Amino acid sequence: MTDVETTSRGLTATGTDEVTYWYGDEPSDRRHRSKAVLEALRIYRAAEVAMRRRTRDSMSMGENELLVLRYLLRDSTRQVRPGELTRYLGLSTASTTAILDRLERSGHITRSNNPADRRSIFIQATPRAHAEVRQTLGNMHDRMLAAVIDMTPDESAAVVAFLQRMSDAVDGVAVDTSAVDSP
Amino acid sequence: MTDVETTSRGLTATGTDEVTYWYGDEPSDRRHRSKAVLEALRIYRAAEVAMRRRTRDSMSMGENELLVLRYLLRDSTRQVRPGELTRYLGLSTASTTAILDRLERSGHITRSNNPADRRSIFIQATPRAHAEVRQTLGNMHDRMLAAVIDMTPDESAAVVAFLQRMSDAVDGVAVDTSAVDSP
DNA sequence: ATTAGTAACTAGTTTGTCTAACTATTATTT
DNA sequence: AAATAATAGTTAGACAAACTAGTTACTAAT
Repeated sequence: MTDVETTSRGLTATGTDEVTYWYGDEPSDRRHRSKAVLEALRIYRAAEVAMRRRTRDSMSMGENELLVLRYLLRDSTRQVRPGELTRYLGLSTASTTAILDRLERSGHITRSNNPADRRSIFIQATPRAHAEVRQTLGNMHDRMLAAVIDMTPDESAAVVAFLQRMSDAVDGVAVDTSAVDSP
Repeated sequence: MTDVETTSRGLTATGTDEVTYWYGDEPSDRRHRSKAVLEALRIYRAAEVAMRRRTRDSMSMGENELLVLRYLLRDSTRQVRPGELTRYLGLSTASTTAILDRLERSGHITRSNNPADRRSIFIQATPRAHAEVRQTLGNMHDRMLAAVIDMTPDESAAVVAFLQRMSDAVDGVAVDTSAVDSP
């Protein structure tokens, strides 16, 4: 049981549990399984959100600052410019500037200039940022890797296919008011 | 080019991409598959975040207001009280009150009193909230359901197990807070 | 009957975003 | 070559949404 207080209540409202069970793969079985899968997805999402909040709190930092740090730390060899972060975060350039100001003030990033274009600058995460993020996110990534490394090819394929279908399902939301997409 | 970068760093601890491939399930295959799975998960997450932003924009409503509506609509027979929403959102009671104020002003919820305890109230989503969320989220849920309904029992089991392990992996983050202090 | 505890709300403050205007630099046009 | 447009990032001011602290109304415990 997770300590993600979220929805244990809201979730258990499985109204349609007339347990007329049957042998084989009946429609009702399938519906049941589908529900379980989506339920598991929702629980994962909730866990993720809660994790993010804990991390943010423990580093006393906003969501977007953390995202920027993680983005920078992902590949510290690349030269990242503010505009790239602006596109990544989907914010205004002004907000990006403000975020970078805060991160610079707190000693998590430094700005340096781009010799090739003197309008623009480069952003680097400091060693301290590396250390802090490592410390806080700990070995979450390692744990995740450990949790998938033992999967069989079939299982992996099933999971990947599932996630892709979910991404597609979610991508079609609110693109337009009268969106009836054709297949 | 995705704008979601890959974390090639943490994973490639050993540079074993010498493709000495083999028949069967070699360690390098497994590492590859694991990477693909986590990558798929990250893409899904990004899709979800983007969807949420679109939805929020299109309903001109904050993230938390939307979360409240979805929570309420999940099971409209239940009587939900503000305190529950406070715990669900992980905010202060004051913020919850403010959110409910906004939702009430915009006609998406109503407050009614709890006859059993006159300190507390019940929150209901209005028909209009139902309609709007339905319209905006469209048939995302239907699409999601359609995307899982054809899975075999094995596939479902694999996916559910995967998601549970991921939830566990993520639940262990930042419980300890021995922070790194000032430089 | 008094005291403590709980549920929700109010007031005032802080934080983080936005838009719009601005500086500095580079690219394009004439 | 000079003028004009475009681009990168910053600054200023406004507003929305979160927080803390304190209040009101009620319930539970002694």
